[in-house]
Parts: sequence; C-alpha cells; structure tokens
Amino acid sequence: MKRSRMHVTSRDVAMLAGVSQASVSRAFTPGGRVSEDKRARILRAADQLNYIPNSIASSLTTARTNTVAVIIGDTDNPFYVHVLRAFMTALQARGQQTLTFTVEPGSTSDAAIQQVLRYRVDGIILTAAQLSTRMVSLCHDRGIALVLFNRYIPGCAVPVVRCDNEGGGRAMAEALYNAQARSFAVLKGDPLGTTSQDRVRGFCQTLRELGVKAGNIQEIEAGSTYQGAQTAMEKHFSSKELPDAIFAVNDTMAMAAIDFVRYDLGKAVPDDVMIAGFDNIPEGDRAPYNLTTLDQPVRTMVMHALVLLDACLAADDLESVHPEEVVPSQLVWRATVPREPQS
Amino acid sequence: MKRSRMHVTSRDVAMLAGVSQASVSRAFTPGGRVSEDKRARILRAADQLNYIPNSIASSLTTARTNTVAVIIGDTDNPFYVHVLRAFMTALQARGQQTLTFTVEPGSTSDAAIQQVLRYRVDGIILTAAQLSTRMVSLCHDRGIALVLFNRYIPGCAVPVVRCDNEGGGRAMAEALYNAQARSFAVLKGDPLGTTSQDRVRGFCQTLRELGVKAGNIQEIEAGSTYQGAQTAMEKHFSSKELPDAIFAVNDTMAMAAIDFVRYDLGKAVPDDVMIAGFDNIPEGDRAPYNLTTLDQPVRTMVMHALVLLDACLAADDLESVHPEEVVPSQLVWRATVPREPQS
DNA sequence: GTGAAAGCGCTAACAT
DNA sequence: ATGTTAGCGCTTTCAC
Repeated sequence: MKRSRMHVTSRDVAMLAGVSQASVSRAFTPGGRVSEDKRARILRAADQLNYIPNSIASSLTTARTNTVAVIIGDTDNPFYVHVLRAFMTALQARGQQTLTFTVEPGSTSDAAIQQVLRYRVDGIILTAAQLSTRMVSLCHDRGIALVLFNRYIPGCAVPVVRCDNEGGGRAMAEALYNAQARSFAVLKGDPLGTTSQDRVRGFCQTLRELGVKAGNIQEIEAGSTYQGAQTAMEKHFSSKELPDAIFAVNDTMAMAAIDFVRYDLGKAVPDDVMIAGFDNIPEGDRAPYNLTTLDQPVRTMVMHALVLLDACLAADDLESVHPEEVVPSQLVWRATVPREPQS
Repeated sequence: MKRSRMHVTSRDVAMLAGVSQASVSRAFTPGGRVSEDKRARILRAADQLNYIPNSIASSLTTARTNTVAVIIGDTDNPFYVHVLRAFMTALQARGQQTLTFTVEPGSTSDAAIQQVLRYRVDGIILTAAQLSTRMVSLCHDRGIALVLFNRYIPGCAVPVVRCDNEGGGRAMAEALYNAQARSFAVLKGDPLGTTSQDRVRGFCQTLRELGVKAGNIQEIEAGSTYQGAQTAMEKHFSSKELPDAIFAVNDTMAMAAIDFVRYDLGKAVPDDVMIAGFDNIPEGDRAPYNLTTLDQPVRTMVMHALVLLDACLAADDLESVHPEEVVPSQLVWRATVPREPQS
C-alpha cells in the first residue's frame, strides 16, 4: 500500500476494461461519444481501481482549470467574510474550485495575482483590496477574466459589480436629516478604498445640499475596523460633545461607535446620538445593536459577478467586456435612528 | 493583443535568450544550476515577454501542486472563520495555495474531498465538518496528507490537532462551581461533532464529581449557531426559571444567551445568571459581552496542523504518521462569571 | 464509435 | 553548467 496504487491513470482503467485510453477519457467527459455499454464497463473498471481523473493533466490540454481565485482584503470585516462565503458556495454549486487569497490591508494584491496567474485560474475576483493597473493589464493580456467586487479602478475599464455606495450615502444623509439631526460625524474607512470614499462623498454632499454647514460635518479617519472605530471615537469624543448623528461607513464600525457611546460615555442610542451603518451584516440585527443601516444585496451582487465572469470567459476578445453593474442599496430601518421626526 | 501573447512558454523565453528550454526551467527553479549571467539573461528575456511559469505543467511532472485544501464546515461560527483565515495566512506565507471548500452543516465532506482529489492537492485540512472513514482511506491510499482540525474520527488513525475540549469543559465546570453556581444549563452544539460532545462531557462529568445532582444539570440542544442558541433559550427559559449558570459550547451561542437574558428576560449577567463560552473569539471581548470563556490557541493549533501536514508529506509511508496533538485551552476570566466567590 | 498518435508546458534524468 | 531526450496524464484531431 505504498506508492503502488497511488497513481491509477486512465491507462490502467483502459487496460482493465479492455478499451483504449482515449475511450476512458471520453467516458469521463460529459459529452463524450462512447457507446453506453462501453461507458458502463469503463466506469465499473474505474470504480474498481478507485480511479479519479487528474484535473491537472486535463487542464494542461484544455487550458481551463475550472478554478476561480477570490482575493479578499478585509477579512476583519464580517461583511466580506459573508461575501467570501457567498462566492465559495456559488462557485462550488457550479462545480468550480475556489482558490482563496487574503491580502494584508494596505498592501496591494499584486503579489497574490502574480501567484494566482501561475496556476492558470480561469478568473479572478477581487474584493476589498487594492490593485495596480499594471496587474490589470497583465491579466488582460493573458485572457484571464478579472472582476472587481464593490470596488473600481478609476480610469480603468475592468468589469465591476458594486453597490451604489454613493446613493446609499445620500439616502442615509436624508434619513438622518429627516430624523432632525443637524450636526454629523462620519466614520471613514480605508482611505484608498473607493467604497468608503463614495459613501462618504454621497453622504456629505447631500448634507451640504440640505443646507448643513461644513462646520457641522466632521469627517473622521477610522480605519474601517472595530478597533479603528473604537480608538477614533475615543480620540474625538472622550471629552468633546457628540454630534446629533454618526454615520459609519460600515456596520462593524457602527457597532464600535454604539458600544463606545454606551459603555464608555454612558449615553444612549438613539436618544443622545443616532448611529447608522452600511452593509447590513446579520450581527447588526441582534438585540444589543438593532442597527439602522443600508443593505447590500450580497447574493445578487455575487450572482452578477459570476455572470460577468462567464461573459469574460466566453468572449475570446476581452476588450469587448467591461460593463459596470451597479446594484442599489436599501435603507433598513431599525432602532438606532428614530423613524418618525422627533419633535 | 488577442490569443497571440497569451501563451508565452518557457520555449519562447529560451528562444529569445538564446538558450535551451531546460535552462529556462532551471533559471526559475530555486536550486537550479545555471550560471549567474545566463540566469540574468533568461530573467530579462522572461520579463520582456511577460512570461509566467505554468504551475499546472510543472505539477504534472513533479506530482506536487503546492496546494492545500481547507474544508470548513461551520462558516457561521466566527471562530472557524478565524481558523480559516489563520490557515490562509500561514499557507500563503509558506508559498502554498489554499483551495477552500465549505460544507453544508449536516452533510458530510465526502463530495468536497472527491472533488479536491481530482486537483491533486498536496494535503487536506478538515475543520468543523463530518467525514466518512471511506474518504479517509481514499486519501490514505493516494498518499494525500489529511489532517483533522479540532475534530477526530473515533477508531480511525488520522493525524489530528485539537484543543483539549474535555479539559476545557472540566475547567469551566470548576470555575462555575467555585463561583457558587449550583444549578446549570449546557447549550450543546452539533450533536455529531466531537468538539461539542467532548466539552459537554468534561463539563457534566466534573459537575457530577463535584456533587451536583443530574437534576440540576440541564442539557439543551442548541444547534451551535447564534440563532440556534437564541431559539433554544426562548424555548427553555421564556417561562421557566434560569439556572445559576449557563455554559455554552461556543462563544457565539454564549453571546446569544447573554442577549436573550438581557433583552428578552430583562435580567442581568452575571447577577441573575452566569454565562460562559468557549473559543475566545475577539467579538466576545467587546464591551457589551465581556465574556468569560476558554481560549483556544488558534495560531498554535494551525501551526501544529501544518507541521503535521509536512510530516505526512515527507513520510513516503503514510502509515507511520498519525499522532494526535492536543493543545490545552485556557480560562479567560472576564465579566460574565464573578471572579471571587460570591458569598 | 473507436483507436492511434500527437501534443499541452514543464521537470528530470542523461549525456556532454 | 548546459543541451538533449523522455515522459507526467490527459484531450483531441485524425483515420478507420
């Protein structure tokens, strides 16, 4: 039981079944043209030998690995963990493999992409991570499908699926303003991420349009994590007064803000300060938080991303495919922002 | 720029550099015996052509893919998400690829393994998922390293890294008893998972040894998720009285219990009921929870798992490798169990 | 339908 | 140190 049975090949199966090796290959190919009885005989022999086709070998000839790389930046954010899970599940259901990569926040995913390219993945999905335009063209040149998730590279035509982040920011600005908030703080995320940028822009612009003075909108760098938001809150509001409303660019940060307000400041949400997030992670729906937020339809977005991926795969000229799929977010009213006007 | 530049092979590089194809291969192999000037020339040519070695092709000859599959069952439990991340990070640092699979809770990972075997991964790590002994022998026969993480198959010699779950349960029983608890409830997890079983066993046995009557130990099936624990709490304690202490088999369930006690029952933790968890996920350390729990040293366990994996890879006779690495858990005192005896 | 034969892009002897 | 040669296990023409 050492290295003997370890390498059962299609040739072995062919031998046992008394057919040619090519027929074995055909028997294992969905559309393979083999007579039914022969196929049955082959499958029986294969089963007997515990034969498992070698995908590596077939990839070499077909130039398809049936593998998709998912590169994920922010694994600290539960939202992106949900995204990763959604991709894995969907990919598995389609019979594809998932090659997963994490990228340190701050660093670019260039190294990961380089690595991934060696393995000749069919496509790459990039989530919450930076990417140089050089890598984009590298993928492009090799005909590897690249889809950006909730993220785009300005001035670069890459297929993108994203939430209407700016629109979400706008909606939240209106909601908070209608709830009678007049002074605001924004907890910003990754400064380099378009996701955070867009949400902040939509939020602040709308506020200004509603007549809020710039002095009443406080933009705070908060690093996009729970920890980051916590220390940012500490730094800005330990002694200074709270604004009427705080908009955190993602739910995790909003939860940190709520915890800080309650447990460090001893104040109440939303009575002393309204707090809202973005993403609608399941955790935000739990009793202690009951967070008002903007829902990102993860499943829909993932589905769109895979459709785009397939489009790239099918098109033999990648030039032709680079749409931008923008999905709306939806306001989820819960308890951290009063629904009806207060006064 | 269509399919022309798409397939740059080592042969193309060899041509441009004016060397043999084999030399190109050597230039890209860490220990390859090429003269420095030749290597430089080759690398320059490669760079010029945007050559990226094809790992698929090399895998075919070396019979090594440099890829490890990580199969993860419970993606709902943040703990296992942390585990997955730890594996991805460690594997990446070692220059290995991570092929990730999720397995629906309840179903076995047999299908995933079958799938993975086609891709000739070097090893498989199985986390929080069921596995049939048939698959174990399948992997074994093909010489594929299989390591179980925090989970074992009774009567089956597979390399395992796990926490001392039973010991953790024991420690928690003592801690709760010393905190003067005399009636208990246990929120159990996956009935098929050895992890939950062991923790429960250690906990209950120790309680009995301490003189607690069986009637004062309530075992509750709670399905291992936040939701599961929530509905279990609802079912058992909406009208009936709370015990002195609740031990949840993981932190997520403990958090659900705390939330229920506070927000549905309007009672206090630990004043009305002590609550403890297991895993020590970062979320349990946040202000609203401040959860007393047992720490599982994830990084250490992951490291051990990879060492075991390497041992299997190195041994050309897998028979010789099947140790069981048991790592102790450590009690983390926080606020949900009073530290000093109460009275 | 089926077999023979020619690769896919690389590594690993084997010569030199 | 370098080139030549023979595969790795499969898919895919191409005859028959």
